[in-house]
Amino acid sequence: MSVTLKDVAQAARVSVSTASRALTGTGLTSERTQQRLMHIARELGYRPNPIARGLKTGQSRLVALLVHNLTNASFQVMAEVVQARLKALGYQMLLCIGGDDPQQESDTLTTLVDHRIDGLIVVPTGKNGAQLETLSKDVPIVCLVRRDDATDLETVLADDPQGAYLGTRHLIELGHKRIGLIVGRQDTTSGRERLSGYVRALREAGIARDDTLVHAGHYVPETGATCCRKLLDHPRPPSAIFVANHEATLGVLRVTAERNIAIPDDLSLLCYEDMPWFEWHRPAISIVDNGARDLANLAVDRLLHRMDVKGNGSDGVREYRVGARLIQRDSCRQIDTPGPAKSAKSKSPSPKSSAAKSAKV
Amino acid sequence: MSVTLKDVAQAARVSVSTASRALTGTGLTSERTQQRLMHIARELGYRPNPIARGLKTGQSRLVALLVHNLTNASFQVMAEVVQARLKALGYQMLLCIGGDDPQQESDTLTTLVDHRIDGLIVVPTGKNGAQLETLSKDVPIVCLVRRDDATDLETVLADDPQGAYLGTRHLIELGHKRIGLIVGRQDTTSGRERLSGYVRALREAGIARDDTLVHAGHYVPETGATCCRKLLDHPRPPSAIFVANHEATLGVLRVTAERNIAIPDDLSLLCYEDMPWFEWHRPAISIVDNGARDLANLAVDRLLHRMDVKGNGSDGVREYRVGARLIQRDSCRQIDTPGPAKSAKSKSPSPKSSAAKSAKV
DNA sequence: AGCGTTTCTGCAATCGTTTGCAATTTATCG
DNA sequence: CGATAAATTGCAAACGATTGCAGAAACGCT
Repeated sequence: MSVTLKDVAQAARVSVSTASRALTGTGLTSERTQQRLMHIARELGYRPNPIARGLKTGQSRLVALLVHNLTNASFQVMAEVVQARLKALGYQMLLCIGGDDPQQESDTLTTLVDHRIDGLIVVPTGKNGAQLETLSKDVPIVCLVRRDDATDLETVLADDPQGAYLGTRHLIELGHKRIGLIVGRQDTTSGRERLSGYVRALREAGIARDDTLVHAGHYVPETGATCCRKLLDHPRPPSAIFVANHEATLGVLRVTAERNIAIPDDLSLLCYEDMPWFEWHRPAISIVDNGARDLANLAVDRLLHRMDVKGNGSDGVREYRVGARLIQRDSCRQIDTPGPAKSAKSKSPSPKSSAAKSAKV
Repeated sequence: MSVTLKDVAQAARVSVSTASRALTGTGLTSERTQQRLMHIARELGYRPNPIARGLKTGQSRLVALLVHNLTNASFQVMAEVVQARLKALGYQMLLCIGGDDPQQESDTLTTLVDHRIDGLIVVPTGKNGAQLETLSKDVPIVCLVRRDDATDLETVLADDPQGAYLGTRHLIELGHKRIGLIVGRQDTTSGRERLSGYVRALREAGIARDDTLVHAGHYVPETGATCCRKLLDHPRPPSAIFVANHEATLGVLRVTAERNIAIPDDLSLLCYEDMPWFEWHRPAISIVDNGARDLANLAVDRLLHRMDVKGNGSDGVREYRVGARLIQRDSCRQIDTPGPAKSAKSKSPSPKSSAAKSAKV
């Protein structure tokens, strides 16, 4: 159907091997024939067949990204970043959706290696450590966002302790002393780490920790709603709530709206992870940005590095942390001074203005 | 490295060809040897190499989905649906992001055919008709959501005229006579079609069309904000706004919040396309659902059909329309009867309750 | 037993590349 | 100019599967 290397070789009256060498630029052909062949190849519209090449070289120029879903905004930007980076290097991204389900993850992993992918970036469920470990013998693997403790794979993580610390400290600096926390399940790393950052900030500020202000649960809107109600019904309710996940934020917003609680006047709200509409919400929602973009970029960097260094040479470093940063918008206010919220000054929440206000760790 | 067909054959003391035939189940081997080989293959952990197979058969078991981005909620669910369906059939999905940019689309398309994908579902930019047409000689292609007028490729479209009609009629039935419309650019099919549905509903109801209530623009939040302001500043402002795109919705929500306009009491709001948080917003936002899930499923169906029928046999049908449906939530109210909004009864907007209320076309 | 069928198996070619090795050409230098 | 080294080139064997063709085995039948 399409034009093959043989066609090119014939047209140029050389052997297939010469053609191959000329076009792949091994430097083993004379300048002249190389030029000539490249010209003819272009003329004929020759495009090498990656499958045939893959069979011989064992490479596919395919890199897979395995994430839990696409509804999570972080995963979206990660997917976009990874795709863009890889494409620029002549790789195609194979995007797989594992649904955070170990069985699916396992299945997908085997198909992927079957397809002889050249690299893999995976957000592990944590239940297939052994398999990942085995696969990493064949294929460079980088873990993203989550660590699989059963492996010692290179892992790119968000700095959750730092992010939660930053956020909590911000609220404390605004004068808040009773800060509610809605956080993920404590059997997940991120859940634990975000809690620890919160605790550290309180301790540093000399504020006694009150566990009745801390609620943990799944990252779903319902959790946010339930926990929010509990916090609001507390005998001494918090003046600020830190929602350590954007899904839960939905529930919190709904409950506060239902009860006519004005943000930030009656209650300050700070969230973790950005969503495109946070900026357009009224009030615009302040967040701790986990740096999805940076995470994805770093993961790609590390993967490319591993793919270069054949034999999967390691650098010793096994874990990378990407700094979180605070993006102040309009949902948190100074609590000492009654009056207009301190940080609610921006009229139009253009990306520019919020970027200017954001503080790098 | 991994175990090959040859290894299996050797272990079973048969030739590679017999092994191949037994394992692919061509029915050309005796029952006994087939069983024996399958057993040995399993024992050895043999997994066929898709690359080698692909070289011979010209197939890759790879199907590509080319969309504009992943921030659009419709594309997210489409990607998830397509991935799930294909995986069940032993295909891998290659997700590509074209950014609605003709150049990128063109590049991506060539790499994809290079990789000998078995099928392609594409949301076309509309600028690469010729190329698509050519490729469709080699690979089954189905267009999704957008039509490329330069081709006569099979296309799965949302029924935008019907959706806009449905939405507008709903508002009219609630007693609205002045209905603002914020719609997409009129050089896009969807922009034109949604406008036409709106117009038809008005005409059927005998309501005079007032073009000062209609604003067209790009599908971005800023457009929504600007158009919304114009509508509100109108000498005879509308009692309802139909926002024909979810991105623009963000802008509208912000402006109404800024001006303290209560929804639905002061203004009814109806949007096009769902977003996960619409249901959690206060008030929950009523929408016209374009049926992203159905669209994706149908596109997969059509693609599979084309992939089965070798030689790309066509059925004559070139265009499929997937019905839109109205999902009533809490953002539109009856306008004649002052008092509580008619359609704002559901306390907790669980998926169940809204599904129960939704009307299929 | 002999013969024709049918069923099963193996040989070998093939898909489009890459690559080790040997053969050929070209350049270099005394 | 001839010998030797260096630069090019071609031959042929891979990579791991599938498949047409022909030979072998098994079967039924007279």
